[in-house]
Amino acid sequence: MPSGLKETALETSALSELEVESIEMFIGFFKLIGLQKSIGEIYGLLFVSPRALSMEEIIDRLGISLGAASQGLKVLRSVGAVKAVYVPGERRDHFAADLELSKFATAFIKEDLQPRLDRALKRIETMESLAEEMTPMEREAAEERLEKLKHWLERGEKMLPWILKFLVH
Amino acid sequence: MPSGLKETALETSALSELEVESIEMFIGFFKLIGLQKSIGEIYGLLFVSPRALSMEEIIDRLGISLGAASQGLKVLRSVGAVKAVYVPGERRDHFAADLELSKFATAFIKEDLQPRLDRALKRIETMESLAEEMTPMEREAAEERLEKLKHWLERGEKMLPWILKFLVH
DNA sequence: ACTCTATTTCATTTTTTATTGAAAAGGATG
DNA sequence: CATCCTTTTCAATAAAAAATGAAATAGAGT
Repeated sequence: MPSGLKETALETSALSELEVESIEMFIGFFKLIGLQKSIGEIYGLLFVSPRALSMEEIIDRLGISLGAASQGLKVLRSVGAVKAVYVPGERRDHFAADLELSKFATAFIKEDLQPRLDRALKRIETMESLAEEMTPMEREAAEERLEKLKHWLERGEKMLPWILKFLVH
Repeated sequence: MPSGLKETALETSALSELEVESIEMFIGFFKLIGLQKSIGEIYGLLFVSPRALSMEEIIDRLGISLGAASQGLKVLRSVGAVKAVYVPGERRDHFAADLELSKFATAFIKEDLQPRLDRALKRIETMESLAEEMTPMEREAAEERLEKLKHWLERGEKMLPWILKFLVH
């Protein structure tokens, strides 16, 4: 069998040790920021791949479904972790890992953390006004707590831009 | 639904608006660091409670199961977010939220993030040695990537202690 | 030590989340 | 514009995670 260009058969070529290590590592990182296993697998594979891979190759090597591959790549592109690469003479899209790893963290901070802190701070205002209708004793206790929480959230908000800068260089 | 099938000591009193706000907020925060809804509920309730609550009260007010309450409180105590409080004349344990909110974040960083970064850095060493067996071209590509990742992880490792200090004050 | 009540544990059930794959849509090529 | 190959979508299914509650355990009070 010539190791030729068009190989449509589902010949699942085993993953190398290097690939397995990379995949396992990225599955872990991605889970941490709430992304599923299949997304970690795709990125892990692309990260150590010396060339861009087509979706079919990704499906074949990882043994994941068409849907998972398509959706996973969509997410990865949306956060800038993977880019589509033009390969001359190839009809299919090919995908390569973007090595600017800080992008995930940046996307996570901007899209998850920052908005969550904003919402929490709004919520605290609501809670402060709700606390006004309590008995003086309860009210004081509630206000002390809300104050502490607010202080802490504000501290977090101040920190995020700093972290972003640090990550980007 | 038949009413009054079961008569227990405490009636299910509805949650106040303040309590609902607090609970929703903490459910969100806790999910973020990988803790389940029931844990967020418990902490959210205790956070705005002017006095320590018994496990039965927590179960009753939140409508969660015995098991969830027991396990949730265990986790919350283990990360220092909740403490058992002695209430004179009461046989049951009573629980109060620890207001040092930085504790969660600290626990999360020390128990999840830090070890994860350490493991990843070890893994990269493994990967670097695996890369040595590749063809020169592939090897160079892999090494470039591993170098970048390593650099990024080291940057993260340097940052964590700083964040910890910032959180604690 | 015995009885009760409180708490923990854990096998089962429920709920939530991720994956699959067939069908639909998109798009290049002749 | 018809065909063929690729990619996306999404309802169904599978897998994973969380909650339940009965039984086991712990422990206080008598």
